Amino acid sequence: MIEERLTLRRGRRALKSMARPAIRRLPLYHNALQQFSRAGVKTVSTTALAAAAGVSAAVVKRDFSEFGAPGKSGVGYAVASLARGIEHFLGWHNPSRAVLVGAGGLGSALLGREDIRGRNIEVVAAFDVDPDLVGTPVRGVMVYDAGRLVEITLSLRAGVGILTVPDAAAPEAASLLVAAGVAKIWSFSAIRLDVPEWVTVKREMLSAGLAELLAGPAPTEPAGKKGNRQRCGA
Amino acid sequence: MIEERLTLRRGRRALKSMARPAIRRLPLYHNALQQFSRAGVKTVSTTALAAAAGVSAAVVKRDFSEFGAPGKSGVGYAVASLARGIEHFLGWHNPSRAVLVGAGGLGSALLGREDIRGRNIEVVAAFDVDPDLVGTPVRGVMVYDAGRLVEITLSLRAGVGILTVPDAAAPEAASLLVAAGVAKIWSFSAIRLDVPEWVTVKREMLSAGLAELLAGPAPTEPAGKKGNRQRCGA
DNA sequence: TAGATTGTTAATCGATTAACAATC
DNA sequence: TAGATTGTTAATCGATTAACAATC
Repeated sequence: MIEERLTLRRGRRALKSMARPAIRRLPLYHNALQQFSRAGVKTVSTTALAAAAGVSAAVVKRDFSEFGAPGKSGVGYAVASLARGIEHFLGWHNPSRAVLVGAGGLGSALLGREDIRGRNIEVVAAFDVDPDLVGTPVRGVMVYDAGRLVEITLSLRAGVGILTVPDAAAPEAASLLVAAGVAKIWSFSAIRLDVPEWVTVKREMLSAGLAELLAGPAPTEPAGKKGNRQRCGA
Repeated sequence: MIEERLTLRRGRRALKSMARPAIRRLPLYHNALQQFSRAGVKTVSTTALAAAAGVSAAVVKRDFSEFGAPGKSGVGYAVASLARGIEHFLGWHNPSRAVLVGAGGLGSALLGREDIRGRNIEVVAAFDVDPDLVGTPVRGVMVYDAGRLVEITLSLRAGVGILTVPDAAAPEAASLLVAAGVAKIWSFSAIRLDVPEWVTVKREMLSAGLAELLAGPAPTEPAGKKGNRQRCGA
């Protein structure tokens, strides 16, 4: 029991056992912590952080407990060190090497985003079939012909693939990534990719968010039960 | 009891009570159905559809039960009519008018995506602060100066806002949308937006997906318990 | 000390799974 | 009829909430 608790609080490895929803919230907390940091705040309570991040205070407590964040009773958490801890856990100090497959609009936009640049991943090469794109760097990343994907990805030892190709091209692109030994694929195609079990695919389903927003329960008529829903959608 | 069941199966309004996760899966099913349709398949079982969509068969059954999809025992579901039903439920035949706030890389990429073009929403105007973008259409949508957001959004009667501005500009942009009467905001900024309770915000947290992919449990060592996890991440 | 806040525990809620009787 | 598959029900699982004793 005590053993387990201790390992949980130590290295990155043991921490991997965090629940998925909790992991997804870490960037949110980090974001809020940076806001506090910019405002000169040194210490925050779960309540304050929860309000800033837009989640419930109970969830923050539970997540931090699981994370092993060192808080002081009656005081709260040290903003700077907690932010540092999250960065470490998420690997921002030691990003994974990644390749971008599909250097079109979405792919290039992703490379430019603050919450992706210089965080978990470092994009070391991009690939596309469009001859107009090949040979010209996109946001500082060289674009190669898709035919060279396996060769170049192997030589650069990239372990992550960002898949931003049209649906029709996704299965082929995924199998090339797999052939290049890529174990983690961040896919922006809604279609299911058939990959070996040592490969993890994270599907980012943009149309699901839109469906939820438009077909989900409207907050205009919350009179159904007691207590309003949270203001901001999760 | 019977009453409730009946209304559930009727108009779009009553169907709104579907669970969020189920709603998010509908585009997935639609996608798989189209693949079957293209292959000339007229009828599918929950098992086949589940495999194609990359979810469990039990979930498909449950979702369809809730959705009120008309299946035939021993046969399955009619591919074409089920796809039509999902389209209707998600409002693809009668899309909401939307404005795009932030006509940069991500905004323009979203407008170009197949799973957004001509589905739930119809983008009727775009806004940006960059003078280079203002005046030039992006993917067929005119870009106006951000200063005219409220005026133009009101006159076009748009009810949905797509927020693809940098984090720093997001709160201001959101309050302009609210001032223009926009009740549904699809935000690609991770920061919490403070909006009145009649406004729904759907935060699309891209960095959460990346965190999950990289810090989540690796599938390489599934020996922990019995039965492997699903191959493809949700 | 008194006040505030942590971190845990137990209770609730919701979603997924699995099994099966009803149906074509 | 026999085989396949639906649609529902009960069981399981996991995540969120709320309450509170321990701690600074």
